[in-house]
Amino acid sequence: MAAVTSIMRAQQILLGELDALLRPYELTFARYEALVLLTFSRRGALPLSIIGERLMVHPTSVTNTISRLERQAMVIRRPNPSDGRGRLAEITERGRAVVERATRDLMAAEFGLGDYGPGQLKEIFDLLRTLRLTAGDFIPQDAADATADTDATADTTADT
Amino acid sequence: MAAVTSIMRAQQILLGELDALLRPYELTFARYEALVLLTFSRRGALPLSIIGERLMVHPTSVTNTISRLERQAMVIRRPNPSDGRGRLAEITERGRAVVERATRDLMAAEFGLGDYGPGQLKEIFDLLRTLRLTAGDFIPQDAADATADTDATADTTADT
DNA sequence: CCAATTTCAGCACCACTGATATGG
DNA sequence: CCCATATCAGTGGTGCTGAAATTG
Repeated sequence: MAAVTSIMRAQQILLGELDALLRPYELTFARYEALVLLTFSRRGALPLSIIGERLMVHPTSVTNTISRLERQAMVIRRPNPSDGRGRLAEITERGRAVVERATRDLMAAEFGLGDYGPGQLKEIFDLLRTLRLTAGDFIPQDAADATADTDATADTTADT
Repeated sequence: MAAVTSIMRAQQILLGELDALLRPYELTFARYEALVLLTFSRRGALPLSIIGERLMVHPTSVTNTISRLERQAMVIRRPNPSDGRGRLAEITERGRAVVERATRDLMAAEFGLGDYGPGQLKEIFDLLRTLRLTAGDFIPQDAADATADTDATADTTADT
């Protein structure tokens, strides 16, 4: 039960800090995540269904998130050329500029986890990985290497 | 960043499971926590301000939570005899009965963390403790011992 | 007069259900 | 015809701000 409370509170604290950092850019963490996902996609555009799948959010929540981003001119909606039923959310130049600046801020703040070293961050990731896998999460292989402020050249030596 | 995502998702997964388990009792995890806190208090009653302090929630959120619980006849509001400004939230018999049954369910479900051993749960708690302390959390000393389904007689052997 | 406690109105946001239009 | 995609309307919930009443 203490572990449950820890996770709950840790998320609440982190989300609060991240949302505060993102407020100047008029972004929430949910919208920021969507923008980052689009940034990392090859064409800067993805079907809404894929966004929901990767971010593990409800279809209607994706619609809502993208609608807000569209109102902010950070994404635009386009018909999906390869599927007439769907639509693509495409990041705009403004969206790219904002997410770039926001990411700089988050990295400077070490994503609110500045008290931890790389080894501890990996411990957290590895410990929670089991829970996420059980829940059916998609976890990219290189996720554990992507640290905020250190280059992740050593991936075989990272152990405790 | 991967650690941040891990914590976010872990919380989302846990909260979903817990809320699903609590739904039959018409409780959310936030309301459940408030009831448990009242159960553990000596008189079964606490000022709203104390509840907010312990649960780390905004004063208006406490008002909201207690109002919902009151509508469900699980708590009642009473004037605070030792402070005319404040009020006490007192758990009712119905509240005690419900929280008892709900707790049994949660323990049977191992609080959604059934894949973890006591040592791993303690690792999670200890790792996240730093973050919480930095944020000014109140963390009881015996929190790490209170495991769900196992008696925590062995606390020195917990390692991997 | 100032501070603490609680409440209320209101807003932003998230998660979901159920229904619907459109197209594979 | 069934299924997938996306949207919309609506509900329940959380978390906040700002203002107010009451009392220490």
